[in-house]
Amino acid sequence: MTTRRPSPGRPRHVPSSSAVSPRDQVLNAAAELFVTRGFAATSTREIAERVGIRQASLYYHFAGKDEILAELLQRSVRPTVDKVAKIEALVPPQIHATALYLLALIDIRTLAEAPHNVGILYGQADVTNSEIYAEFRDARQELVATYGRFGLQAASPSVAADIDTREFGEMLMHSVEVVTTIRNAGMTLTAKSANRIAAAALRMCDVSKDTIATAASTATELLAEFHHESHQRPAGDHT
Amino acid sequence: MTTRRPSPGRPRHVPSSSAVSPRDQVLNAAAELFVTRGFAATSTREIAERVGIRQASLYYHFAGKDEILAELLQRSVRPTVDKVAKIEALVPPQIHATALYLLALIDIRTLAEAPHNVGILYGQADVTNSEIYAEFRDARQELVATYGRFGLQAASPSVAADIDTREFGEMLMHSVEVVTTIRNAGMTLTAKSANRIAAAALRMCDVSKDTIATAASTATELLAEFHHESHQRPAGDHT
DNA sequence: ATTATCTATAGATCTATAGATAATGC
DNA sequence: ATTATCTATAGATCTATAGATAATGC
Repeated sequence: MTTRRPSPGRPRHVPSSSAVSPRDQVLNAAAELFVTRGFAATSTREIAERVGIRQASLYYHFAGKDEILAELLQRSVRPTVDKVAKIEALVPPQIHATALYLLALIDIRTLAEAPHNVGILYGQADVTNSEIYAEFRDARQELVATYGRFGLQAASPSVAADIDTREFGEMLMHSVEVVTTIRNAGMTLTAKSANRIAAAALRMCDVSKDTIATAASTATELLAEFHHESHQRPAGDHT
Repeated sequence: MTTRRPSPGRPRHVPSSSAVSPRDQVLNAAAELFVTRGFAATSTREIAERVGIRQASLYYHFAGKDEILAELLQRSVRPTVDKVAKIEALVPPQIHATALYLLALIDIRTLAEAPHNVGILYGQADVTNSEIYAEFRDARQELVATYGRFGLQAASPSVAADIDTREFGEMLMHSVEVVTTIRNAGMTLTAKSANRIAAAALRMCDVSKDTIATAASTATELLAEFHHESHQRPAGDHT
């Protein structure tokens, strides 16, 4: 069934049975290992072994281990960041609660559906420091700012009066990232669960029960507009 | 001024200028390195260097790197877990909101005041798996259960009806652990900020504004009862 | 000619053990 | 005698580079 189309390059010592590009095979193998064992604890040899190539062959696709992680991180935030403008365009400007709910749902889904729970890598100390991940950190900061902005606008006056965008953004985004913990604990993440998390974020803003209900149903409708395609799409796939 | 009292054992190649036990010196140095560089990325040599002893001398105090991390993790949750019974004794049984607020404040303070932001190590993948950290994971699970229990009892009927203890516990505890992110981002954690985080946790339970205000002032009073002593106390210090 | 792999390996680690040694304590 | 260190090192990694090789594509 997996009759491989012949391809250029010296054959692998273990023939590939996968249709995805070698680069993505590496990314997938690395993601699983980084998530289960940790970045520093994963050797390039282990990654290569999973892919079915020799350790040195990795360096044809990536300049180093760092670069593999950098790309994985990018792929886990970029989709959500890219959708922020569309959210703002779709949601009527007064209804900030809906915007926040929708943002949360999209973020939750991206984190939940990513192969191998890449979200837990955010906390890895390695990531916080090295220059290589600056682009990822910038994207994440943008997301924090968006959460903060949406949250402050949706919040009741008494809540909004007391806190700045940055701190509130961190609080909201962090509370959404609980998906990662839940996934890691082996609990299944249902759609209901995703909605509970999003609703909890709105309650943090002191949004009323009724407004939350409205936001939930509107956001769920709008969610269909966000085809989940941009995520983990192999480079060069223009289908 | 730091005239060292003579002590048994061969002298260090760099004489210690610290009064704390060698074991705690190792723990402190390791904590800083684990937090800034990551566990796997930190070598025993680096730890020893900071302490001012040779790499091999670490093994007189700890059986291995793992054991150092295990103890650091323990020290970061044990204080809070140990206080749960006292919280339940001090807070009148009907006032669950206050109990949750107090739990959150204590947890936040423990995470905020620990030297070197050890909380970020919770997410490190290494920790999730290895058997050595089982004791830590158990303690943390107990804390999750407590958050869930306090939260469910404090929650409005409509919120409580919809979610189970475990998931709610993860959500509440995770939202409190934002301290870790805030600390890591270099933002200072003020007492006001701690209260904002605790209040947000109560809002997640749909607790009314008035009840939150009462819980906040009662919990702040009660907080004085919890001398922060058990944390990072050097072993054998019975002062 | 180009592409994607392979083999071989240098050089730099890193952890943990064995056994010596220099203090204090009795 | 006990304690807390030291020196030396075995053995096991691990990353990245150099250069060869086996396919396809033209």
